[in-house]
Amino acid sequence: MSDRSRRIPEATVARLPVYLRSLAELLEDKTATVSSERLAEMAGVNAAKVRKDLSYLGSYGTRGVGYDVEYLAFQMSRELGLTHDWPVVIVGAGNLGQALANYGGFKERGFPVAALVDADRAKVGQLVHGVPVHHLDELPVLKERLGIAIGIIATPAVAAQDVADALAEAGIGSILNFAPAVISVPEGTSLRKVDLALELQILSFYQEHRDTEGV
Amino acid sequence: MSDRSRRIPEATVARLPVYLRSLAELLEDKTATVSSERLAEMAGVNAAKVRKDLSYLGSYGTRGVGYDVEYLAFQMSRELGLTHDWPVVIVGAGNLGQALANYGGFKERGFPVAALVDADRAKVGQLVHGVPVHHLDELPVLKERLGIAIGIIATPAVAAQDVADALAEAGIGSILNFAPAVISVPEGTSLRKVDLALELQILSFYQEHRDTEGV
DNA sequence: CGGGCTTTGTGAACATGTGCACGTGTTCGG
DNA sequence: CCGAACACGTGCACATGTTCACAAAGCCCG
Ligand SMILES: NC(=O)c1ccc[n+]([C@@H]2O[C@H](COP(=O)([O-])OP(=O)(O)OC[C@H]3O[C@@H](n4cnc5c(N)ncnc54)[C@H](O)[C@@H]3O)[C@@H](O)[C@H]2O)c1
Ligand SMILES: NC(=O)c1ccc[n+]([C@@H]2O[C@H](COP(=O)([O-])OP(=O)(O)OC[C@H]3O[C@@H](n4cnc5c(N)ncnc54)[C@H](O)[C@@H]3O)[C@@H](O)[C@H]2O)c1
Repeated sequence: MSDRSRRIPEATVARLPVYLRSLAELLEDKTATVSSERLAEMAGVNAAKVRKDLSYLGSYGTRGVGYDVEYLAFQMSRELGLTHDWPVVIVGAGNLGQALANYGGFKERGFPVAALVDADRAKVGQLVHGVPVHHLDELPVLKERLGIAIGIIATPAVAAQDVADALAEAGIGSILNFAPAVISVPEGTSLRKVDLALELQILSFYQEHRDTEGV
Repeated sequence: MSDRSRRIPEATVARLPVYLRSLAELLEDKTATVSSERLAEMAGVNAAKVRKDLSYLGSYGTRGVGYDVEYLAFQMSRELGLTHDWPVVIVGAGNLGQALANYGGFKERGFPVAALVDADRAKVGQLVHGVPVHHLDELPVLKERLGIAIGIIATPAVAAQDVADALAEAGIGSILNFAPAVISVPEGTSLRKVDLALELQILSFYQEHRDTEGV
C-alpha cells in the first residue's frame, strides 16, 4: 500500500476505532511504542490483521520495534476525521433521544449533541440536559448554523424514512438509525444502523442452536 | 440446501431478523404470499440474496408463486428460536440500563427484561419500571429462577470484562455488550456488541473522505 | 391438456476478507 | 562489526459472502 492507493476496505474502517481506543489506553499508560501483537491482543483480533489494517494508513511502523503510539494515534485520528468535532443532531426527543442527549460519552469522543429535533410542537423549546429541542422544519437552518454533518434517528419506526428524507434534504450526509426499520438514503449519504432487538434475535439463534443441537 | 445441511452462514443469520420484520408487516397487511423480489425490496437487499438466504431454511417457496408469508414467518421464527420468550438480565442499572429497562420494544419482541443487576448496594432493591434491581452476586440464582439465557452489559467499560466473566460463570451463554471495551468470553458463549461512538467514528470517516476527496 | 408466464433454487463466477509465512529492515549485545 | 532476535509489510492461499444467470417447477388460461 505504498502511497496513494487510498481505498481502505470497509472491514478495516470498522476496526480502526477499536485500534484507536486501544492506543488511547496505551497513551494513558505512557507507553511509547506498541507491537502489532500487543495491539491485536487489546483489540481482540489477529496480529496479521492489525498489520494489514495499519498498512492501509501508510508505513508508520518500524521493523524490529513496533509502532509509535502517539504518532499512530495521530495518523489514525486524521484518517478517521477525528481531528475536529462533529456536532450531531438527534431527531426524536423521546425516551431514547433524551437518554442519548444525556450521555456524556459522545461529546468526550468528539461528537457533541448540538441539537435535538422533534415533530411534536409540545416538545419544541424544551431543554434536555442543556440541549434545546427544535422543530423538524428547522433542520436546514440548524445544519448551517451549527455545522451539523451527522444525524441520529431516534423516532418510532414509521417515521424513520421521513426523517431520513428530511435529513438528506437538509444536506446531512451521515445518518445513524436506531429505529427498527429499513430505510433508504440517496447516493452519497452514509447510513449505519443500530438495532437492539435484531442483536438479541441473533443471540437467540445461536443460543437456541446450542441448546438443541449442542446436546 | 436440500435437507440437513444445517450450517447457516453468519451473514444470513444476521439478515433473518430483518426478513422476519418484513414478514410481520406483510402479515398485518393480510398479504398471503410474497416474492423474493418484494421481500428484497422491503429488507433493503438483493433478491438473489433473499432466495439464497431462505434456501438455507429449507425449500419453503413455490416456484411461480413466491413464499407463503405466514408459513415462512413461522419457519423463520422457529429457526431463530423465537417460538418462546428469552428473559434477559441487564447488568448495570445506570443511565443506559434504566433506559433499556424502560423500553417496551424488548418484551414485545420476546425479550422481557426479567431483572436488573448492579454492584452498587444502594441500587439493590429498587424497582425500575417494575423491574427489581438485584446484586451482582445473585446472578446464578436469578439465572436459574427466571431462566435467563441472555445478559446485557450496561456498566462502565472498566467493569465490562468482570461482568462478562460473572455472566459466563453463572451459565449465561449469550452476551450483548454496550460498554466501549473489548471483552473476551469462553468458548461456547456468544458475544455481540453495540458501540455507538464506534458507529459515529465510522460515519465520520466516510463523511471526512467525501468532504475532502469528494470535491 | 399444453404453452406461456412467473418465480424459485442453485451452480458458478466474482468480490471481499482473513491468516499464514516469510523476506526485509531494525535493534542490540558482545 | 556481526549475528541473533524482533517485528513490520505483503504475497499468496484459503474462506466467506455476493451476484448473476438459468433450468426446473408450478400456475393460469384458453
Ligand atoms: N428507548 C429505548 O431504549 C430504545 C431502544 C432501542 C430502540 N429504540 C427505538 O428508538 C426509537 C425511539 O424510541 P423511544 O423509546 O425514544 O420512542 P418515544 O416514543 O419515546 O420517542 C419518539 C419521539 O419521536 C418523535 N417523533 C415522532 N415522529 C417524528 C417525526 N416524524 N419527526 C421527528 N420526531 C418525531 C416523537 O414526538 C417522540 O418524541 C424507536 O424506533 C425505538 O424502537 C428505543
Ligand atoms: N447512557 C447512554 O446513552 C450510553 C450510550 C452508549 C454507550 N453507553 C455505555 O453504556 C455503559 C453504561 O453507561 P451509563 O451511562 O448507564 O453509565 P452509568 O454510570 O449511569 O451506569 C453504570 C452502572 O453500572 C454499575 N456498575 C459499575 N460497576 C459494576 C459492576 N462491576 N457490576 C455491576 N454493575 C456495575 C454502576 O453502579 C452504575 O449503576 C457505559 O459503558 C457507556 O459507555 C451508554
